[in-house]
Amino acid sequence: MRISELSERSGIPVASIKFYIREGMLPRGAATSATRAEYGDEHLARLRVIQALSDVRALPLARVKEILTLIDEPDQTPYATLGKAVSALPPYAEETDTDRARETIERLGLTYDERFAAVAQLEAAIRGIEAAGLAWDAETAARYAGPLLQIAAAELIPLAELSESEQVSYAVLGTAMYEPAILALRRLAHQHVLATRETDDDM
Amino acid sequence: MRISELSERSGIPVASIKFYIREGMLPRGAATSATRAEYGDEHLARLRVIQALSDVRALPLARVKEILTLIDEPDQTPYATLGKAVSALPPYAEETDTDRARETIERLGLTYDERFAAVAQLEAAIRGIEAAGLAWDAETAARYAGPLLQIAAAELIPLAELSESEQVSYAVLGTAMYEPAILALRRLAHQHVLATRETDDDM
DNA sequence: AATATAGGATAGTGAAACTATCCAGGCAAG
DNA sequence: CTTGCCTGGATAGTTTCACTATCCTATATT
Repeated sequence: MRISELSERSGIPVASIKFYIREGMLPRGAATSATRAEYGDEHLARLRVIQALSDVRALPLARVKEILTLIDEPDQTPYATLGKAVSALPPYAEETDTDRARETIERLGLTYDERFAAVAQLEAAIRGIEAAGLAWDAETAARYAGPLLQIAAAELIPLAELSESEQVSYAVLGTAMYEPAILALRRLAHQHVLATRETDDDM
Repeated sequence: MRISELSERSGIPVASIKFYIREGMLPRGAATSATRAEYGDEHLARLRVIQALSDVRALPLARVKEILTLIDEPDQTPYATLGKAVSALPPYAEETDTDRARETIERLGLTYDERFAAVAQLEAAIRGIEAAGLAWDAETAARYAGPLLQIAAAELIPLAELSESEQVSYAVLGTAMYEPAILALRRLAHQHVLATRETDDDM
């Protein structure tokens, strides 16, 4: 297909598609002549991923590009690739001092690895919580850790059936894309609990 | 304290503080003369909340302002206030059609209320997941719902001891500020599970 | 009295993410 | 075969956001 059809099918303006190509986030179409190029389904799929990451996750394009690169050219190990993907996600923090996070992680019996971006992200999250006047103590952390470990373990099970390259792109995109759903479900769960409780009170 | 001290203590430039005041996110100091005003600890606390919401949560200032307004002037009920707070959080979506979300919510046995922003957010999240080529089915949803209901219920317990106005600001800020920690813990849990598994394999 | 700083208003800056214009070369219809 | 519209590619312009900087006047402070 030509660029105009790609634009129609994706709902993204031609000018923006050209912009993504310029930025190196979308490969050029296969040139069929000096002023013509052919685009395929892989371009459409890539465009949808860009939109999902950019619109739903609200990631800056520079981060979207990092994630895309990770899928195209994974790191040595899936573990390392996932680590890099995580660092493309908010909260963006380059703390040097991760004491609070370390304390939490060790108390929970999780693996502490200071190279992993999520450690600095947890540190930033804790500081934000406390800056807002909220509590972060062992009890609070434990409230979250159990259920989240359950989720994480359950998420990794279906991965086993995939090939290694599928695993990587699934893990990278999954880390990024399931998060909004998790947050939405937590918010809905709050509402559900409150609504249920209110009804009980009324009776 | 004067504005320069407020700036020093908060680490925010005077020009930015003036900007926040202009934008109506931070109240003016109490004027003591035509060119002098007095700021208090409440200004410092407010500044820290703004920073947490803006830096850690990466919310646009317009959204930060909405949340701040909600804390200052809560809605009729805590339930309604929380609903408005949720709509200030990403993913920002004004879907009209929330079929996929409704299906998920009902299948999970949660309360469906189309006025609640989290419904549209879940819809946007599901569409993003599928646009990225990932799966969202009953099984997937169920993986998340159980543990998240557990978290939500546990979070609401300590609220009972607070006064109503404290409850509101805690719920509003808590919804926003604990989310980064939850995401960081999920990412760490993934890493932990993978790391543990790898070690097992090595032996 | 001299100097520094505060408060307030207005204007300017820089990054991010597009969006528009331009141009030459093709392809396709008449 | 020529007319006209589309294409790829390059370059420039626009909009929004979140600050920064400059100015000015008044008033503390020394």
